[in-house]
Formats: sequence, C-alpha cells, structure tokens
Amino acid sequence: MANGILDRCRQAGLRLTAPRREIAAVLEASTDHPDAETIRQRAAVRGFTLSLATIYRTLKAFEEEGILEKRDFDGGRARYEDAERGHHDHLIDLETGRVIEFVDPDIEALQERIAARLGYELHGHKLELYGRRKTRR
Amino acid sequence: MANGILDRCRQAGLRLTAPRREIAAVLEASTDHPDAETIRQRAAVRGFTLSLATIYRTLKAFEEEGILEKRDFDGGRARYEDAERGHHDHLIDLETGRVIEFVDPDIEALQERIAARLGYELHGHKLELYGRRKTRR
DNA sequence: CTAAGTGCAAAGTATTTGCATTGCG
DNA sequence: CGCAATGCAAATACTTTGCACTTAG
Repeated sequence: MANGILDRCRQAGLRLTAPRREIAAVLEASTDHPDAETIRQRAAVRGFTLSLATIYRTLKAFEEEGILEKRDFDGGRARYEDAERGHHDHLIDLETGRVIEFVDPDIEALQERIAARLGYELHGHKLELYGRRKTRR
Repeated sequence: MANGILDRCRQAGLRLTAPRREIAAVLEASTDHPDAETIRQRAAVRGFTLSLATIYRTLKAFEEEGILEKRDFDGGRARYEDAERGHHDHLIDLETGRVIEFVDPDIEALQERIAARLGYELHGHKLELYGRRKTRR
C-alpha cells in the first residue's frame, strides 16, 4: 500500500523530481493547510528554492491524481492538504481564523442519506462550520 | 419586518441608489447563484448598465451587512445569493455543474452539536455535497 | 534518448482601489 | 449641502502559460 505522497505520486505515474520531493516533504511536515506561497516559504526555510509556477503545477497535478485536496476557505488563496490523511471537516474560528479539523461519523452518514434522497450518488463533500469559542470560564 | 433586499439595505443605513436597486432587482429575480459578471449581464438585458466596480463594491457592502451570502463553489468567481431566503445547503452535480439547494433539519442540529462539542458557538456553516445522478431507470 | 518537468517572465482572471464626479438623504 | 456612492482606468492578487532548458526513467 502507498502511504507517503511520493508513493502515490509514483503510483500515479508522475516523475519524482527534486521539486516534487520537496513539496511533498513540506506538505507532510505541515499540520495546517498551506497555500502555494506558504509552501514556497517553508521550502525556503529548509534551504530549497522553488518556483511558484512549479508549485502551482505540482499542486494541480497532485490534486488531479487525488493525492491532495484543494480547499478554498476564504475565496482568497487556495490551500492544500494530504488527501490520504482521511476525510475530515473544518471549523473556522471567526476570531482568529484558525482552522480546526474534526470528523463525525453521524455527519458522514447523514450526508450520504441526503444525497441519496436527492437522487444522487455522493462522491465527496465539504463542510465548514464557522464559530466563536464559547466564553465559558 | 424587512423582506426585500432594499428594505434590509435601508435598515443597514445604506443609500438606495439606482445601481443598488438594479442589483437587488437582478438578485431577487434570480433563482440561481450569479457572480458579478453575470449580474452585469442580466442588468444589461434589463436595459441597465452597471460598472463592474460598483457591482463588486455593492456585493461586498451587502455581504458585510448580512444581506447577501458569498459562495465560492469552485474557487473561480464568487457567487452571491439572498441571505434572507433561509439557510440551505448545496449539492453540486459533478456531471453538469448544476447547483441544487436543499435543507435538512437533522444536518443543522448535528452541526450545532458538533460545534458545541468542540467548544464553539456556531455562527454559520457551509455544506457542499458533490455527486452524480443515480443511474436508476 | 525523449517525454515530462522546471524556471522565468509574460499573460490571464478575478477583484480592488484612487480619484474626480454625481446624487441620496 | 455633505458625505456616500459611482464610473473609469489603473493597480493588485492569485494562478496559468509559452518557451527554451533540464532531467527522470
């Protein structure tokens, strides 16, 4: 079974170039959802210079192969995350903008049922909750 | 109670200018989720010329006042819909790109519970389902 | 060896903004 | 009247693309 991004990259028939190895490394070292520019900065910190064009092309290629998932929380820059880390949804902190990941089996099941009710086969979903931290002290 | 977009516009202390009346009219006549350019075209058909800058500024103002809601289905152009029409979620047809609206009280309740479990007060949410029409004949 | 991938700079989209002018309240 | 809103064009933000060069397989 393929676990790492590079394994899946190879499985997909994509060449394992130095930039791709670096982008994969940055993504796997990230616990958040970096955008293209952030990926470049993180690579730079690690001593690797990446062209933004390459990053965009690579992210698109990875996404098309189902290796990464694209997120668009705010309509600004697109952010990416490893698709293999298992599906989860997001709660966005309205105060800080922080993104909290969560999973809920009930939600998954319910969405499946709703899609079926509408006459559709569910192929994916995105759920974003927006909230403020409860001021319980 | 304020029902129309213009009523809420006035409530919010925004001036009721001709372009705003037109944008409101176009939105209220739309059953889909138009983007800025589409709004301009629809206004044009109705014989009203709108500057794109004005449309963008108006949409942003309306959104900030909670009159409209911004959607970003594909990461491309932002789309807008009347916030007062009651909350609903979206199912996007993967074949045609068509957007189907739906409401499900169970989903609403479940999301509320999840947010609470995470220690958050839910202030909004977006749910997008992606699917293909069931080929049942 | 050769098709896929890269970097650069230029081109595309989508959206925002400066500024002089207009018009709602 | 005065300040908010408008239109235009220029500016910005993000992403894509053409092209010549490099490199993985």
